[in-house]
Amino acid sequence: MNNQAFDTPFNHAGETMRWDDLDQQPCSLARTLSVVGDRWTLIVLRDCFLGVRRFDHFEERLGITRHVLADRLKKLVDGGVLEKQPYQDKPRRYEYRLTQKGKDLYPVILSLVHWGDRYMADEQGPPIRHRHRSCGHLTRGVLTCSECGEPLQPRDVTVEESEGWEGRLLPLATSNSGP
Amino acid sequence: MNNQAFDTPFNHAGETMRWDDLDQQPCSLARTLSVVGDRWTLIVLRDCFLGVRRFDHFEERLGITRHVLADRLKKLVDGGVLEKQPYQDKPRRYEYRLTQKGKDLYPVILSLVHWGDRYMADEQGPPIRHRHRSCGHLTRGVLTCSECGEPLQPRDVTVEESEGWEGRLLPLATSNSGP
DNA sequence: GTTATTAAGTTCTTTTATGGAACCCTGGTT
DNA sequence: AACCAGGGTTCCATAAAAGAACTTAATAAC
Repeated sequence: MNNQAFDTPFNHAGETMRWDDLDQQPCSLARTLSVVGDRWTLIVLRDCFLGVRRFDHFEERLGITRHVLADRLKKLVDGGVLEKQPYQDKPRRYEYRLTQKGKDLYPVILSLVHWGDRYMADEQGPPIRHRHRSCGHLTRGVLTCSECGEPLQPRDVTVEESEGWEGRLLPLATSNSGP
Repeated sequence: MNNQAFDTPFNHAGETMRWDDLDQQPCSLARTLSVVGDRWTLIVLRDCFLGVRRFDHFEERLGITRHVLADRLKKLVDGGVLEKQPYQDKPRRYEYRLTQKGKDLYPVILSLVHWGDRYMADEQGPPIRHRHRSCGHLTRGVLTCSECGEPLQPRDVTVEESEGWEGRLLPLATSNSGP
């Protein structure tokens, strides 16, 4: 078969990809996942958006091992998503706060939550509801086009390779169509 | 300190959480992650949205081991996100296609991609651009309120516990505020 | 002035998941 | 008969996570 588009698009030489290489991939999704694509990381971020800031609060709420929590917080700080700020001296203690870069992950978190509300809720319904302060209604997030404001459906969006990547990122047969 | 809200909100008895329990958590985000929260799963889904459907195409594009790929595809099928459909007999072969449940993950994928476009791109800029067919413009997704249509900012959204969960899901001090 | 407590980690050992390679099965091609 | 294509499964070595105990620095309680 024609193997052109599947030759070496993302991996370097037919080798399997290492997680450390993820931020080198020519794909924004892979690069994002190199920062937040870990199982625990998004749950830690959920609590950040709920206002949790301290090591022991994360630990108690999440049921995460201290070992892994320390590691994930460090990676989020290294990735610029959280920042450590001292909240007392003697002894010096730090809390973790979302940076702007971190706050900009809000659409990701909210999209995940709303998908879960829709598909994973039990008889009791979703455990948490969101209210939009400015309009006063219970709300869910709708992903809309930045240009025309209409909701974005996968079928309405075509993908194009930027200069320098022509013919190397997208599968051949269905290059321009959604699922 | 007052430990009331941090007592046993998500974990059952102070134990750390197992990944198998994730879909039992009273949190839509955790439940969503029980289906798509794996490192590889979202990358597999990215390719699904680009039109990739077959085992060997996933393998070649992703640089994933066959072992793990088979496992992830099976979990996505079990989770109702993908479905296996025969595309030939003699020998019988199957391809993997997004279900509606899977297609509804589009906002998640697109949000992740746009965050990466913004924060993880190198000098070359984002490798892939999205064009909105109906309006013709290059687009990015904007998360807006389902009720009033305004963009949703974390600070504008308050969270409320549904009936039955009062006082058990949210941290105390900052129950109603964003980050 | 020992002993305990709080907050934030680190270190250790055991279990689980992943990476890497080889092998299996069905049917068609050379 | 040997080889290829497509879609897996089995096996073993290594990497990551769970689980528990130990560390540090300061404050509070007996």
